[in-house]
Amino acid sequence: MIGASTRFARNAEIYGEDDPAEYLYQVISGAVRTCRTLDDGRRQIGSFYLPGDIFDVEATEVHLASAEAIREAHVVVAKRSAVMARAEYEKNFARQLWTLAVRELQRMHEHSMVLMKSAEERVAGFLLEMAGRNAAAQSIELPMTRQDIADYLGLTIETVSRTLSQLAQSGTIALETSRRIVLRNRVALSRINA
Amino acid sequence: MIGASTRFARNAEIYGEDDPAEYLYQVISGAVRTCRTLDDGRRQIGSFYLPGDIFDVEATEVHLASAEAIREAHVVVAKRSAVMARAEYEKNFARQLWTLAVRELQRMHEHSMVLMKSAEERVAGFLLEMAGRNAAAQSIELPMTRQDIADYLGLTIETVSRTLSQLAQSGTIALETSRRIVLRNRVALSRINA
DNA sequence: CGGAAAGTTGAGACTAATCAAACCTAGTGG
DNA sequence: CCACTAGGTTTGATTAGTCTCAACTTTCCG
Repeated sequence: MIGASTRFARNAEIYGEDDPAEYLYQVISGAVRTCRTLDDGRRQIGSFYLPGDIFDVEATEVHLASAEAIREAHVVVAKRSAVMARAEYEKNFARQLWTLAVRELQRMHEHSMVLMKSAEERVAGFLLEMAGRNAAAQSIELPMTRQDIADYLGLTIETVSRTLSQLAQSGTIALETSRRIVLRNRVALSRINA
Repeated sequence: MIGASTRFARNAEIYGEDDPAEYLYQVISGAVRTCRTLDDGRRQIGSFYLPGDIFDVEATEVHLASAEAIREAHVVVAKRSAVMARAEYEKNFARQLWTLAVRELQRMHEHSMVLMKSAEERVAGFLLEMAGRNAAAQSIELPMTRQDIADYLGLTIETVSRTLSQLAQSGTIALETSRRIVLRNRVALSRINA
């Protein structure tokens, strides 16, 4: 990706809702969330982006959600116009962009299924999704707070915390620290996930 | 749109999940829903399409959800390849397609907000969304069953029915018949919608 | 060491789900 | 024309699951 790496402080806004979408982004370090907030403070997190992830590929002319650094993050930025110009004559590049957009759509679709899931199913699904980032590792490092997870899953922090405790209790996972989780039994998690 | 009008019986499948996406569709009469179903029977409806609506514009190579006729429906079908070919040289046509895809993305985004909403907010939002189809009319005709609405909003039919009854009770809406609803107070509905 | 932010745990309240029954409405056939 | 049926809808009583409120613990950092 072209462009210099920009540093964003924890909770800094990378772009805002309704802002024009002029760039593509790639996370170098740290983590990013996209979200929309209601007047009364309720927040819906749309997705999380970890190092390596390219985001805002599927952007419309104006952003439908804002993006924020979950913690200090370095992000590479590329001008949309430049990227599109390159895609114009380099077919393979265009195809890669398309693949990223499709993956994002799939993720959104999958995420929309949480509506009909119980708290336990939502949390199990979340852990599997995060583990899917680097499938080999048996433990995952969560860069986001319980509040972020809760707002992603449509639960409260207490319910997220309790559900994780229960999963640990049953031996399905282990909480090394609150942010580092070992998946002891992925089959069980998948079964819970429905 | 090019292509002949096809008739689909109530509950007939227009395309299935994982099927290759070869066509674009436009509803002529009747109504269509897209959905995904889990093994245990739980169903998530992604969207509803009414007469005039063009759907499957945002499709990926393989369908992420199936589409079914809510009731007898006539649908015009156009080959994707033909549509794309035309978009290739007719810039205005391409722009229209893009607009449709963007609208669909916006709708999905808006729909993802139900996660953090109460039953009342979900139902109010649903009514406003349906009313938005033809903004002028003060009453709306719902082609879908309560079960469809419930599966769209992540509620049960009982909760949907009860919530509608409460809204009628408070004078915000009137239930002419179970399928025909008069919006007596859109401002109140918007306020509820948050 | 002290303070703030994040996370966990518990008790009780409340919302929506579940289970069950009754009610419509449209269509069918005697 | 009316009884009968089936699918859809409404309503009631009870239960289950998640939220709320509150206290406490842990972790992180200056």
